[in-house]
Amino acid sequence: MRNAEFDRDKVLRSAIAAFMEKGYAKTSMQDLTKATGIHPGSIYCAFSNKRGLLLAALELYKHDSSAEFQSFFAGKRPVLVELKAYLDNTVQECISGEAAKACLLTKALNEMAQQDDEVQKTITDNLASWQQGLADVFAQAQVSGELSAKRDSQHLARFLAMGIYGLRTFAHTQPKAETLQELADQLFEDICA
Amino acid sequence: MRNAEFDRDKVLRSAIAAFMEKGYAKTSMQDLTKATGIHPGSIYCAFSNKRGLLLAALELYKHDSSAEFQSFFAGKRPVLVELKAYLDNTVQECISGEAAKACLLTKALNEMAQQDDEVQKTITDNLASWQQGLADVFAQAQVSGELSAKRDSQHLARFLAMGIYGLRTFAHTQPKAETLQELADQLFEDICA
DNA sequence: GATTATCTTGAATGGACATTCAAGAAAAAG
DNA sequence: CTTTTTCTTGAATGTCCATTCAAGATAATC
Repeated sequence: MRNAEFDRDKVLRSAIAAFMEKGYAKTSMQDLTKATGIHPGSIYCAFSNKRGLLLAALELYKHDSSAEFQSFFAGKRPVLVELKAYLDNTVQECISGEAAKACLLTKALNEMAQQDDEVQKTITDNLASWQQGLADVFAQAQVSGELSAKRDSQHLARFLAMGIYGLRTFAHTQPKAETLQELADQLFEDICA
Repeated sequence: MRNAEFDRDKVLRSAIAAFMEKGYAKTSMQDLTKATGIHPGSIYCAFSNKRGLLLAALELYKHDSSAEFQSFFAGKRPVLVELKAYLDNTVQECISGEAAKACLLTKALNEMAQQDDEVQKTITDNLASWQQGLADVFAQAQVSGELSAKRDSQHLARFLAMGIYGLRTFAHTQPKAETLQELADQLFEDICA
């Protein structure tokens, strides 16, 4: 018997980084072997195939980004202040690093749309629950009186989700910190004012 | 001697459709042969290679979408009315057809970012001139008094560009006409009010 | 330390792909 | 109608890729 094995989450996070840099199709198993440090056989043993690795990576990504989301909206400050910090962080993500201008979800969604139903469903489900998280934030802000209740919280969440998707794509065209921050600020203002 | 040849633009438009449906990497030469109706040899003769075909396709796409843009802003109606019609048309693009929820530019940009400098530059140049077109529209609206001059026309154009990018990605997650139209209307309102 | 069960390795496999090219087809010129 | 020139064809080529698997390595158990 034997129980030692590679660290599954570590491998998956390396895979996520590789997929985000090159996209799914262009990331070869050789790239993945290099990135994760484990060999083809082990990958196939653990995840069935390349697609299985992507699905597992999406699962972990969901977990990680959900935890990150929670940490931003821990309720220690006024909700709108937390939201502003969340947006500022998104801007930083767009600037820093050469790779991660899109999150894995939006990047993979753009690539796989109308190609692989299961992958697409996994991604859209993740994005839907993220959007619902935003809606909850707005609802909370409306209850606490920080935010006018004139606009529906679901509506606000959709608009912000759209804005963040757009910000990520925009970052590919003009990755200038000042410009992106200005856009994020405008978005915040349009939603909260 | 001989002069008969395939219709270059027709071939390129078929290639555009194929690239938009599957993405660049996943569109094989076999797919392109089927889509365009011409054989590998002819493609290589005319465009050097698959990448050359993409570059030529981007060139034609620029021409076509620029012409479409001009037709929307012909100056026959108040600028803001024309802008509204343009946005409504974008919403329709997002709904209709299974393929074209992203334009070729944003789709290819998401796929090729940090991969191929020349392709990326071609795309970002195209998008920059589109954005400048939007800025001109806003400037015009401000001169005619239709639009408040409080916000810089360049700033407004950046914000609208971001919104349209976001709308296209959002359409992948929830391709519902009503929702998309609502988002587009909100975008229009935030910019023009 | 020997045995057993499991995990890891990486070369081997078969298929799919972009690209090439020689043979064939078609138009113009004589 | 024949020749010449150019274009088109699609099978052949070599490369790269995802996937497999048998041999080797490693840990637990006796």
